[in-house]
Amino acid sequence: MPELPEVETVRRTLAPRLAGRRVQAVAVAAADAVGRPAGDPEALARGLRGLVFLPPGRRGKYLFLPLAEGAGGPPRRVLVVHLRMTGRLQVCPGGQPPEPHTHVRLALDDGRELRFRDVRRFGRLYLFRAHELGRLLAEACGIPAAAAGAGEDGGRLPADAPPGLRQLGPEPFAPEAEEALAAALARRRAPVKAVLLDQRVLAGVGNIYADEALHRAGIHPATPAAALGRSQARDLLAALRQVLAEAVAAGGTSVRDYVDGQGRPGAMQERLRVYGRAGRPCPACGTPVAKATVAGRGSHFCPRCQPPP
DNA sequence: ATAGCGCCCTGGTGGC
DNA sequence: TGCCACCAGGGCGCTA
Repeated sequence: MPELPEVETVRRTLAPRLAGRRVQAVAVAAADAVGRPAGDPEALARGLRGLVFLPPGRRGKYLFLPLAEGAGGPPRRVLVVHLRMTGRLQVCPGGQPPEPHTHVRLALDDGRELRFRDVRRFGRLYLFRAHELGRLLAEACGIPAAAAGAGEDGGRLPADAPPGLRQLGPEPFAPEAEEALAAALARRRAPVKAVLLDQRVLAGVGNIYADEALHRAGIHPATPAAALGRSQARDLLAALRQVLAEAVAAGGTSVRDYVDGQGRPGAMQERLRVYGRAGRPCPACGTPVAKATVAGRGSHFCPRCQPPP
């Protein structure tokens, strides 16, 4: 399940294969994979054809693929991709028949193809004009908003942009993440796990790393958010940053479908302490890992290291 | 505003 | 062996 570390790994592996490549043709096999403009796959083709990829960026679980008229030019369009559960974005050799569940193919000028595959069809591609993204493009790709043609106010997203994109909280590694998490925890009565999964609070955390961070911080996932003190909020963010950094270094977690931009699995699944390990011993104390539904999600925790509230 | 829940979608799995 | 109910879950829309 691509979360921040997996999307970041896809970004990194895609970067050298994509940057500088010109889009020669676009083939959409499943129209519903195109979230914007919705129901108009031909517009996606028209918007991308002939443009050259700039280095890709990331914001939360969204991958940003900016394109320009020519290499090094200002970004004109941005292909924003959310992989959801089972989406894959890979650069493949061209001339081969597409694998099953290949929904979109971009033919590149080096003979290869950027392919979007998604067994469960939750993932989406969104095409924007660069200026429509404003501040987000700057945050994701390090491109100054001015170069993207954004207005002074950073620009407001178009009405047909995915709602989640307009409300993204700070990146967990951003300095403002500490205040954002502490404030959200203090304000909300929902289980702490629900707050961690809320992309408006912090961007990029999903089920795996929420469970792992809570375990490392010794906090039970069902603990009411507001019951945590300021120092526990700091501990939780420190644990989250630690596990995310470890996961990025390991190339992400491959429990089911996830592979990077070259089709290679990650190695973080070998280092997980609780996620997917129900019934097996907690690496810290040996107590069998428990599993329960919290915030509507399967949640893994150690009953001893993470005492219930 | 917030919390909770059902829905989407398909393949893998576990039970019988 | 075969069948099928069930599970995985991010985001979103709906309800209370």
